[in-house]
Amino acid sequence: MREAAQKEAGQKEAVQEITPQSEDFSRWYLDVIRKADLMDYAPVRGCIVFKPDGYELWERCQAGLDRRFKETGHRNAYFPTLIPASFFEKEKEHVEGFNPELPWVTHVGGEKLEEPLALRPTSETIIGYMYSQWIHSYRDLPVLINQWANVFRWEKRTQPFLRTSEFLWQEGHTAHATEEEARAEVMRMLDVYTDFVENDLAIPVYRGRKTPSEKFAGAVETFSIEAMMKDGKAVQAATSHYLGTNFAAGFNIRFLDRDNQLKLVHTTSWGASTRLLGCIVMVHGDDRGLVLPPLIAPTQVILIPIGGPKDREMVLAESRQILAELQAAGVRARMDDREEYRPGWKFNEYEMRGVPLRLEVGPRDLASGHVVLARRDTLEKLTVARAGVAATVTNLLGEIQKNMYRKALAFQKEHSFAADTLAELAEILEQKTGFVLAGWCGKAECEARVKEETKATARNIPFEVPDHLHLSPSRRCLVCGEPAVYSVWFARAY
RNA sequence: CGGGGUGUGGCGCAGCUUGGUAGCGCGUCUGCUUUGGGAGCAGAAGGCCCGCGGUUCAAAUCCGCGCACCCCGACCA
Repeated sequence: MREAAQKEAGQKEAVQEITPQSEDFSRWYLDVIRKADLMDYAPVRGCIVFKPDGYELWERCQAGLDRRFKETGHRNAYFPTLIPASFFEKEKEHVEGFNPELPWVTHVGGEKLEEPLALRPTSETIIGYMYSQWIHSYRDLPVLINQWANVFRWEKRTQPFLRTSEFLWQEGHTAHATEEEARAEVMRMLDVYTDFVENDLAIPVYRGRKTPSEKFAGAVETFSIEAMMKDGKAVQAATSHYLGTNFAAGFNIRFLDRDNQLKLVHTTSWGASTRLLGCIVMVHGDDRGLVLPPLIAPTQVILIPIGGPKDREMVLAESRQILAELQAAGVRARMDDREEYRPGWKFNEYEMRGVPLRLEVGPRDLASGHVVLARRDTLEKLTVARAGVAATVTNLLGEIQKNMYRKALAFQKEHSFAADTLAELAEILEQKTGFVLAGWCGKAECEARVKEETKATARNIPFEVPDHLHLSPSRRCLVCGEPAVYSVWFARAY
């Protein structure tokens, strides 16, 4: 991984304010998100400000997901942030799961409330309560609702975007007449997430089912897509839960079915958060800074006019013309014609900010009828014809998007391994970093043992296994040696 | 929440051991010259030294208590 990172950074040394990935990946991440102006720390522990470039990334994630939610029949609604204390007692696992991280509102205007209100960590309870009032008949089903919201989870250890005390996300909540239909919804939404993350964010994922100890508090089954960061650690990019009738029972969500029987609904929930921004940074970024996939980059092309006072007039006129052509072609292009910064400074600045493509216009280009394009993903410079530049740029942005996915996919493959024993798994994690697929008997003790020994957790039980790993059909549990029931991805995780 | 580290102009740091005038680089402002990979010269501005309390004639420096961030654990969709 280290050599790869250095190779990517190219022959020229990177920006000095950014710690190299190979030196300290965690510091690299913190340097990049601040230098690229995505966020700032807020005065409250674990809380961050999303600055405009960071927030716009989130807005583009919202747009990409929201479109897909609508296409699959969902509608948005909004439920309150404050949740009555009593609601948390209605689903046992759910209380136990979230109690340690709940902030409470206990007073209003100096007077104590008769019932404390929690700042929601997720909305299953309050939505369950509302659904119990809305759902009476099979004709009311399915209910397909999504909400875009902020949620609170007071984690002990926070990291910008990946784990913050308050974060932004979307949570879908659906209710169905049958288990079969609810389970189909769970998989459909996992597909939606996969499609978005792979196509729009150019991040390959491993899809699978969570082990019982890793599933959502209150779910029957949880499914996830897991992305691999450049340090080999995993981030759960999105989850989708089959909640069975657990919340329906707790909140009494019943309906009269066609057969005139009163039944509990089957519910699902699914979510993706601003954690996705952390994934974008850590999957694509390099020692020069951010590298943004064109589909979600706030600025896709930065146009930089070059030349001294004598050329300025002509260069600027041509630059404005090109800018207009790009914008007319639907490209998110901006021009930086500030005179106080020189071209070289701007090159570094926009590379740090991850702008996918830079377009340079200078006196030499005017003379020869060319412009210079520089790709952020490969750091290549290309001289292309001035005529038809909008079409060239559009094609190149598409190629960059594809190339970024290909690179991330190759990295994921190179850092995916199989292990037969705990010792082997530990060695791979130490020496190569990445995900390790191993046999597992299904016992929680064996899973816990892996975590104790290696700090790696079970990410998921994949639906499909990469063919380069050649799993033996007679594989055994990596801990106890009994016949394996599952193959599980193990990795250290954020 | 436990162990370790850090906190000094916007950013990165030195100064702290051995108390006494707060310093450097970058950035910022002004002017001129510059412009194809972080420009040069000249001048200037900018600091309750994380907070509160203590010791002292005197505290960035010593002591106590907080707070924040980073690293490693525990916990955690």
